[in-house]
Amino acid sequence: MSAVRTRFAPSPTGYMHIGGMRTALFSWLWARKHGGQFILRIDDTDQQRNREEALQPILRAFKWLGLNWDEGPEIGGPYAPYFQSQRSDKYKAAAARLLAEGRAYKDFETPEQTKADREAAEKEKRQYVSSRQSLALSPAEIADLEAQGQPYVVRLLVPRGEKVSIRDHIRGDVEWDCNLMPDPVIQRGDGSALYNFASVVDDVDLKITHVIRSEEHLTNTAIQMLVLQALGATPPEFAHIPYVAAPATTKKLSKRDIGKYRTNPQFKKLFEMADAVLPKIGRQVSEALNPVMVEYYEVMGFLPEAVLNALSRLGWSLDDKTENMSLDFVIENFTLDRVVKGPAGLDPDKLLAYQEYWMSQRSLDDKVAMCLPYLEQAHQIAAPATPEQREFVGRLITALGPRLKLLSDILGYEEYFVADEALTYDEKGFQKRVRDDTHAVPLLRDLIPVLQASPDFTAAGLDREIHAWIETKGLQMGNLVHALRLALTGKTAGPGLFECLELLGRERSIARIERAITRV
RNA sequence: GGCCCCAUCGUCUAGUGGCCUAGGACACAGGAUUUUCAGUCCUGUUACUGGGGUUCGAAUCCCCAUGGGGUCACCA
Repeated sequence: MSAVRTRFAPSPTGYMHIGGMRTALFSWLWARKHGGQFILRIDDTDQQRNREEALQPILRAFKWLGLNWDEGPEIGGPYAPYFQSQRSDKYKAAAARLLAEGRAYKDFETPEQTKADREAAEKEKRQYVSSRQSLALSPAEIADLEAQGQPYVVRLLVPRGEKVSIRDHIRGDVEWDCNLMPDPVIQRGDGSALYNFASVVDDVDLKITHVIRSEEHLTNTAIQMLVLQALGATPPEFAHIPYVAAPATTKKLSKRDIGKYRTNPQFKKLFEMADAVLPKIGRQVSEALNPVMVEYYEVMGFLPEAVLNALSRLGWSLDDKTENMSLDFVIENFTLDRVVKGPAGLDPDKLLAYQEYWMSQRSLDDKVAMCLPYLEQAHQIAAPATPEQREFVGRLITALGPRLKLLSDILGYEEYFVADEALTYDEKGFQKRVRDDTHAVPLLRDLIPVLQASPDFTAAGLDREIHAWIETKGLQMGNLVHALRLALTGKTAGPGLFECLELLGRERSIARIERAITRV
């Protein structure tokens, strides 16, 4: 068999759909696994919009995830052009050939007539098929009509009485009865090609061996097979993978339903996280940025390998236990026969779990490099960061440990970046742990000289000294911890207390304790 | 409505006639560790849509029903 060639053919819609990304991933995996080529072809026959601009987010999503393409936009290739809008001559030639061979015909019926026929059939509960009245026209009559400028479309002549079938890698054998199919239009009145035609012509032209796409195209495949047959081309192999559903549903994930997703119990979490983070970097959840889009995950600070892992496991599994998989591992092990048949709901919780795992696999340097842009965008650190700031962020991230799940989580720790006088407090916590706790203020006051005297202001050293000190007072750490944390960070939770002290350093720690005492 | 596809825990899934009183992961609940949170460890709850067949034996094969979904354009 010739080299495997797969393709993904997005329309430039201005954003990359996360479900579409999963489909693209499977297609990409198949090509990579077999050492073949993955092609990006742009289905932009439906112009109107600014193509270049609408395409960028899609390419960006591929680049972010590291899914490179061998032929397509920006890089070209031996079968260029890769934009359908630039291939219309090929579709016209193919249609003309079909016409000449009598496998297609010019249909002069008006759209109104066709529509009326269709409605009548529907009313009578009878299957609509094309009337084929134009087929009865003599060559002279046709020439006449054309001379008059009578508009027509080109329809493929469906071989009535036959059946079309495919052997799908995922669905198995699927068959359709041609008697139930209207003759599909392959060329519009204005001479442009329709998707079902252009797509097939291109697949043949680009020597695509495997069409791996979403199952909503399954029904289209009947028409495409007929086109393939008419063209006398060898059909590619097909694999119709299930679509990606909205969390906990079986409904296709769609950007149109974004309003509804806000209240979806599982999706809700993603919206809330974004609401907390995005405004800090000057953005917000909207039509232009939401969890249906790949860009959302990038902006929120998910790791590509986490998203890739989640997408790989959505509708595919290796076995009964392997969960965490690198892209290379998936390439090695991906097979179409292990793709599940039913639609799979995107599970934000599971995504977050993968994210935690992959975050734990990243080096500190990586994390610092990836977190800094967030701090800079949120103006918590002025760009570019100084070496001292980088070093500090590194220490913070180390102290945070697994608390840092998303890269943007770093924005939840602004207490380490604000001036001591600008620190804000969790008022409920402050009331309970500092004002209402009779031990709190005296202990904090007494602690100051201890901190001043501490020889090395490190977490380990402070741990020893403060523990010993609290014991001499006949008290326990529990009496001090909460009040001290509130005083230092303004919060009730966070990294280990001694890590907090070390991070802030002697002077700032003492300043903050003094400030807390005065605000009681 | 026609055609087509699909159907195992809340979710993602394992399961291709006996290994299944159905396995894993996430989520959830409880416990342990701990100065908080996070993490980690242990434990637990929870599923084969229903009905008929076939078979010694069915989550697995067949049929029907039900449910869900996709698609029916001079959209892609």
